[in-house]
Amino acid sequence: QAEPQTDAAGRPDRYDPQAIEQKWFDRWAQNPDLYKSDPSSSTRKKYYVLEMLPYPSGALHMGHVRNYAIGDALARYMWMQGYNVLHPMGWDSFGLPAENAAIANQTPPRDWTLGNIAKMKRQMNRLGFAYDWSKEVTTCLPEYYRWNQWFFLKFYERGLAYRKKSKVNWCPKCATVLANEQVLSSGCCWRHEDTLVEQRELEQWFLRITDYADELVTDLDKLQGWPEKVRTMQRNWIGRSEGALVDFKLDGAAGAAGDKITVFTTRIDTIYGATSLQLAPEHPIVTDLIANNPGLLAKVEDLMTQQRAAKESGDIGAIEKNGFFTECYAVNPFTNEQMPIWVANYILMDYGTGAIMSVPAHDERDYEFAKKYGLDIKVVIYPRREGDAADGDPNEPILPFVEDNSLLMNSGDYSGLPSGEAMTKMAKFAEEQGFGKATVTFRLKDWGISRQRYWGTPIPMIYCPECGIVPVPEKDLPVLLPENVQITLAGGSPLGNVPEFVNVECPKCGGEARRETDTMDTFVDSSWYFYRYTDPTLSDKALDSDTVGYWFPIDQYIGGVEHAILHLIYSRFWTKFMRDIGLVRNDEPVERLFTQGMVIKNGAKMSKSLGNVVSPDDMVARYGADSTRMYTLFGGPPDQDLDWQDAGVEGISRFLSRVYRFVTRNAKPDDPAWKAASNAPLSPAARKMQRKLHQTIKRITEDFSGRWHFNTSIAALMELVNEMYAYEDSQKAHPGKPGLAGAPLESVPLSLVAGAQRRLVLMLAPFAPYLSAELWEMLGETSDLLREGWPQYDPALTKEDEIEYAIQVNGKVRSRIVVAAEAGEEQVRIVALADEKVKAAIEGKEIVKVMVVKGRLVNIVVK
RNA sequence: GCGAAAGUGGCGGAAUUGGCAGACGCACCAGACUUAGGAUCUGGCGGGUAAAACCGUGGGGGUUCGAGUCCCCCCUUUCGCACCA
Repeated sequence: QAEPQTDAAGRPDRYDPQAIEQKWFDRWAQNPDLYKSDPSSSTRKKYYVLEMLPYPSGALHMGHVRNYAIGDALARYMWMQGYNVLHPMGWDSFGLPAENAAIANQTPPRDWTLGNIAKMKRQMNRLGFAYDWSKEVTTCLPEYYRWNQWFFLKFYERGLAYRKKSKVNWCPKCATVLANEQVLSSGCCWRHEDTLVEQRELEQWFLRITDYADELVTDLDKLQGWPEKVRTMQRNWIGRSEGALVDFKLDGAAGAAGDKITVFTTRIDTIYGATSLQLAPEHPIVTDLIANNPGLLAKVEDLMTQQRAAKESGDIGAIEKNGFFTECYAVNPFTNEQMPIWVANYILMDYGTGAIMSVPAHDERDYEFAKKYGLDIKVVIYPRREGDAADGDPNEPILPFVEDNSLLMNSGDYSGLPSGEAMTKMAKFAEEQGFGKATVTFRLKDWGISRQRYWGTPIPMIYCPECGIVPVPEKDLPVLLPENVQITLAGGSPLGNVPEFVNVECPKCGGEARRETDTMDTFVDSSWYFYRYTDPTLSDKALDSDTVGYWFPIDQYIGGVEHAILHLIYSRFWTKFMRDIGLVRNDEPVERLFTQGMVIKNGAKMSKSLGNVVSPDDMVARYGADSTRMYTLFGGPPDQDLDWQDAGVEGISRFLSRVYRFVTRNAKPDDPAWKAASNAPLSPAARKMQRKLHQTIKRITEDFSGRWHFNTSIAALMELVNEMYAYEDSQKAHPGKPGLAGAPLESVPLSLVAGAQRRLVLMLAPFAPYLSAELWEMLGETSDLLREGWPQYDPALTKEDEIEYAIQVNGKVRSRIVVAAEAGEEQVRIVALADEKVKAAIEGKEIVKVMVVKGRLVNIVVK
């Protein structure tokens, strides 16, 4: 490549992103407060824009770049709109990869993690993201995680943290607990591919998120700024289901085994149609029921295995229904009929009560099961035809008939009632008689937060042989994570092997006690980090309520849809808890949520194994940060997946070159005409450019106001620049026959060009911060670009000269014509007419009325 | 199986409300400037035709003067959920 030439003013005539970006990178590095938000005492309107914080794996990937490019563009735009913007960044820095790296490289997790953070922070700065680094939060540091511990104590105080036995994945060869992602799809250990992972029961800590299940569902309706998709996913996940609990007394010999089986049903109205009970294989009463029948034990085991296999393959919906009769009976409290008790593989222990009443006539699954095993089928609901009398002859239903709001038959006193009414009355009756009640069940389970890991927040609890479970007193926080811990695969939690950590004085009695050696799930860290951003330096409290009150709720949260369920439900739960202990005043943390699409290549997710990873560093080195981040916005709408194409980045780079060249050539801030107002009449080309300018401002402003289709924003900028080139070309002696680099503008009002360039650079600022800073300076501006106001447009100048009209003949719109008219002009001239028949119909006729429709269309009425 | 979103040139994608389909970019072609071009500028670029006509937004119907857009049926893809009682 030839050396860049310089123009008359000594400026390089070629866009050199590396030189420009280095210059501004160095300059910005001088000022750490560049993007600092004003304090919460500010009288300006606040805007809190947040991107999901990364796990410091060691390097940013393109998905990060896209996520942060979206947030950064928005933050910069809101700055220019005059808002007091909070735009922070931090590190979700506890977690398993640090331990794996520690084992692989013999580096302590802390060193590895902090080293990665330094690397990634450098990358972010190189990409020019405008973060307020004075608000940085690093979750693996005691200044942060001590508040995780403090929150845990608050949960414990209120009975919302409790211990119970729960299953974990256990590899017998590693002799340790495995995370779900360490279990292969074959059900084997990731390190020992021949070793089946076992399920072991361990005592674990849980947070009672189910106490908030109802509110978490109801408040979804408030989240109008969230994608409907995410709200639906959360609704499904929480799985609220209204129904009733009904006790069935055990009958005869089985009565000795216990006294009743409680079932959960959403269709208590069908209880007269129940013909058997079905139990989950894991239901505790099963062993009692078959105590006299040891041969059945193997069958139970069998059903359990089938169910587990189906669950693991993720295909439980397709499991072949199997079961067996326990030879015991229970009594239907409504009919007093004897009901055989079965065990079936399609009944789940962890939903409802693990027992159901089987109503084959009115449930597809029960129907299928009953058909297979020849169980009784009793119809109690008949569809009512349109026009049937309430007590008229109902129709024989096609089974299974699962609809409600139908006529209830063969149901004792309830016969003739519609389902809804029967449900209420039956539940009420059951409650009066003491064998049942209306209830609400959730699919959501309590949040198990214990992890048998080293690199996490120590759970601040102590086990004393005398006093039992004793919380660490608040004054003793933080419980520091010990350093120099040998991380191996053997044994349970690594902290258990650190005597200085484990052995502790009981805070109550002073006797010898043991610390909890489990650490917290990292979802705890990410459930409230965005509150800490408002003031991460506080050392005596987790957060300041007034500061939080100013900034919250988060105006815009941006991240991957993969966090739509867990992270966002935990965060909402945490917020509600914080509200209940008087820490914050908002019910929900996030006002608006945006889920961006993935960055893929050749139709597949970027991954090392596929070898289709595009490294942001490479792209920055080749094209510069501006082009790299701008392409992530230009390649497609941000909410859809982006198919990465290197040539696309090149296109953006070319566009920025065009901008650079135009501004370089035509910036003459020292020329008196530069800032002089001009009333010279505009040439058609100048008019066109001016119109395009105002249209572009309008379009981008509208894109920023919620649609966020930055791909079209950037396309609009390109159109504007193309128009500026066309304008420049029109000024030449021989238009269309340019020289090498186009001639500078001579014979036009310079101020028009100056204004257009100025606004172009302002609009470029959210997308390409480096280049816009460089050009801003070139235009002779000394102000801070971010504090400049966003450009305004003149609506009158956004209208096209060509306006479409439609023709109305005899009161009916018949066709569309295009007429040329200046905006506001009263006379119209027909330019083109699509339909020859219509043309003939109106030709020569007098136009009676011209009518504007939808601002664009005009109906013309002829005589 | 249920639910949601989507299907437009060689490619990524425009068309916010029913109104010129294919903006913008990539790739490609031609020209200009060039010692040179992987730089730059100008023009072309859905199919079809000499040029028109004509045909074109997954397929089939419909509403409308007019449909990528609205309605009905079907196909395909992606995502989410799933014997949830």
